[in-house]
Amino acid sequence: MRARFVDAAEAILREEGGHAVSARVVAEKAGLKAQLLFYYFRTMDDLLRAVIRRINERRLERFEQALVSPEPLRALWDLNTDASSAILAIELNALANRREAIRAEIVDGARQFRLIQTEAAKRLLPSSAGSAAGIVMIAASLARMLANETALGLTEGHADAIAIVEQFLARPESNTREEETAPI
Amino acid sequence: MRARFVDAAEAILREEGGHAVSARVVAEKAGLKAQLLFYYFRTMDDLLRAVIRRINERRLERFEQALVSPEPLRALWDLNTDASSAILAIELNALANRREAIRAEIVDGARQFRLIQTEAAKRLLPSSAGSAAGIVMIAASLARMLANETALGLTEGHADAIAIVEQFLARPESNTREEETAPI
DNA sequence: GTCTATATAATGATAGAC
DNA sequence: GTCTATCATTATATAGAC
Repeated sequence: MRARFVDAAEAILREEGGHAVSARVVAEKAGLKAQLLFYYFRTMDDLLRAVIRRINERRLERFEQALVSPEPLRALWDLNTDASSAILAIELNALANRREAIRAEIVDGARQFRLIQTEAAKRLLPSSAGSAAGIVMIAASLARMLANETALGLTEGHADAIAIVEQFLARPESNTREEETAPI
Repeated sequence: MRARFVDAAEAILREEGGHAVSARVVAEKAGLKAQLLFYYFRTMDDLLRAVIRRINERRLERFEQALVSPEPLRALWDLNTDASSAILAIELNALANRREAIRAEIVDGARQFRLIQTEAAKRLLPSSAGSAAGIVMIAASLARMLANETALGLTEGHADAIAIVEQFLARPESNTREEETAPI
């Protein structure tokens, strides 16, 4: 039952945005009564915290999968530009901006993801290791903006920005497997 | 009177975010009655459209000023990273995501700003003219993310990302005045 | 655990007097 | 133009029966 509410809330967060995640809407999506929601989760903030925890867990799983793919750097770019992931990241950010009670949960998750992506970038791009954190930030911010603007129908400049990323990904170093650059 | 409501609404949008821009809160900030707001603006969407138009106008003015400064490229970066501007850009984006009625106003303004920034980048960076739109997107997206995360207390990677931008701005070409590179 | 009913606050908006 | 009064809707919850 808890899971059904969390599923519904996450779906609405992805499809409609954080502002649409209300008790009645979530309950309707779950096919349950809104009052039941308050039985399983004392407050809406509790529900949102549960949603955020699950989103963060799944993001880490997908990150680990990307790391062991044939082209890890491209896989990480694809993970960040995936429309649903990027829009979810934006919604979480907006949620953190306006709801103090769940801010820590979101910010801590984002910080953790930033740090492990940076560690991975250092290993995958040894010659740019000193700029790894900056490269991760540039890629993450660009990915989110591309997804958000595309959803709004604004695509001016997108092809150009993607071309720069593709150029970066096509470099020899970017296509080196991790075990070749950082053997055990 | 109209201007007082617009002033108040913009201030709340900057300070509290788009979700806080309600009729009662705006009216209180303006020192007027909420019902008067509906006399001057038929709906809240009308008020928001007026706010957006003024924000877009002022953004264009500040852009023109940046162009004639001694270091136009740095001035443009400063304009985009200014905390209030960057957070306002994020709030407008979030607003466009959830309010169909004002989406066009926001998206059209963003598109216009993207295009003129790209034109300026082409002139200021003739050797990278082909990537100007991409460079503008990267700078704009990074600037917004830096401002938003700083507001949330998340600063991991920021110094690193800023170092990459500073390196770019320190290149000889980046410091060439426009009249030297593109004489009349 | 799940139901009906209800409390309380905020929202966008309107009616009609002055 | 500005006021008081009001409405309909939605929000997060809570009380208490079954």
